[in-house]
Amino acid sequence: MAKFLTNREENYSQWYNDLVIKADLAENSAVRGCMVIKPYGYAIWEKIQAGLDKLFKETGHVNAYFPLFIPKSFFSKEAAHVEGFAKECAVVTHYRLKNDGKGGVMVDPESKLEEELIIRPTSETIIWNSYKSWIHSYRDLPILINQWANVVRWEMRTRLFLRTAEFLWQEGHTAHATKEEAQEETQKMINVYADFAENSMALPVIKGFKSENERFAGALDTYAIEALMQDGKALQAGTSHFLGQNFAKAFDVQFTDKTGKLEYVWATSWGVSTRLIGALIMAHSDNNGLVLPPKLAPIQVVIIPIFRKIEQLSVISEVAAGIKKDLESIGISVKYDDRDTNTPGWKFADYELKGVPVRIAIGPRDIENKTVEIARRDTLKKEIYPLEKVALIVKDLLEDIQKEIYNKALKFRQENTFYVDTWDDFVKVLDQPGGFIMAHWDGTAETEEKIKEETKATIRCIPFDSPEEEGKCIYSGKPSRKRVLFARSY
RNA sequence: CGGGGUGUGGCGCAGUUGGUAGCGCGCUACGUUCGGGACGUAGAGGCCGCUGGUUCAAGUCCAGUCACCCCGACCA
Repeated sequence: MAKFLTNREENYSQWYNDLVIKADLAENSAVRGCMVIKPYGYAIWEKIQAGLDKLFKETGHVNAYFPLFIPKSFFSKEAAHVEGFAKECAVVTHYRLKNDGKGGVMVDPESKLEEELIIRPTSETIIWNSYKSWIHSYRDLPILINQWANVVRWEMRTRLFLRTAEFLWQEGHTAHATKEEAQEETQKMINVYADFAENSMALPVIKGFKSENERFAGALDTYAIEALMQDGKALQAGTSHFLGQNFAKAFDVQFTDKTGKLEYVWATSWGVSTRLIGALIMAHSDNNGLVLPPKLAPIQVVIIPIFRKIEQLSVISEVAAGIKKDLESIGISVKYDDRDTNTPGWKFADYELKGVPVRIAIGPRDIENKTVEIARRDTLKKEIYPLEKVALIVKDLLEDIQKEIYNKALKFRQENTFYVDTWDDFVKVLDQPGGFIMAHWDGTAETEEKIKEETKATIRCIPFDSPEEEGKCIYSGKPSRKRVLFARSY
């Protein structure tokens, strides 16, 4: 575990402040748990957005936008859904302030809303309220909509990136004519998330079903991708829900099928959030700072000139400009940092902190020899290459870094996944190395609950690819057919 | 909401039995530097979280209050 993720060393705090700061309105407890994402951190989010959005479009989805406020009455239509979110909602009750006569302002009691508005914790209700008027015939289906938005969940305890009171996310909400089609969509989207996590974020994930206890409020089935962080805890990185006809029934969304029969619509929803930035940080960082997979790095290559005199700089700049142009022409993002306000050593450290995958240093020596020094962030190794080969080398290097970061994370997960058959081992492994535990479970919610009470470990998912295997429940000793994934989680 | 901890320049912290605030980093200026977070000199920057009390005197003692952090309940 990178030390700067677990304590407040100088570097940690500088790096952290560079990426994100907490809202510093110390007087106002209402912004507790919210975050300010500074430009570099937000650039990472933009890369995530772009990558996902492309995949959504490729799978036939379109973007739309629905209101931030949800009338209270909408929210109470689906019983399990209310139950799940009731305890964490921010509510708007008034719409105006007035002078309090003491130089301050107060809420104008005259402005009380007839019906309170809930700030969306998720948008199923307001979206299905719209779908009601959009869907009448099988010809109106399917509806495959995604929304990029912010949501608010008034959590009791927050943790930057992993659980903030307000967070940015995307939520897909689809409507289908048949159960099979909706189930297929649910599966399709968890696959999209897994692809993105593994191929773009270099984050190996385990796909699986959520147990009943962990299911989304209002869903018949929840699929999730689970990733292992460097501190041995699990992180739920994305979910896809099969909602059945629950929301269609709650909002009375019926359509006439091909045979003229009236049917309720089948639904799915799925989402990932700014938590993915947290996942990236917690999964790949080392003691020198962030390590970003090239596909998500806002800056993929930084060029740093080493010079004493202005004349030297101008020669270097010419070479750097050529490299930059070459790299950009093959789609690589490059920053040339020719500031004379910081030393090269300072810049090296700074870009390492920011996780920039490849660094090119050019000094007078290189100019003389027609070479450059190329360093990679993941291993911190550096080598001298001839100038004319730079574009080729860098292109390969970025691909290799992407692969190696993934391999490293995968190796870490493999080394920290334990197949356990006794309760003693289960408890020991949880405490000692932590990590993922594959163990048998009798399938009951009571057992899951008891395991959670005694160890704080929960069933992260029932992996899709967990093989059939005779066994006995780790806790109750009752028969079991499959191992499930246990871990302590965020 | 329960348990623990912390509030002192931008950041990280020290501050003894109460005597009127300091260190490192950062910041500004100038000079020398520049192939792994350079160095020197000179500066700027503080309602010691807030309120009240004790005292000749409070960063320090007392009471209250607010905020933040960690652990639990809740959760993407």
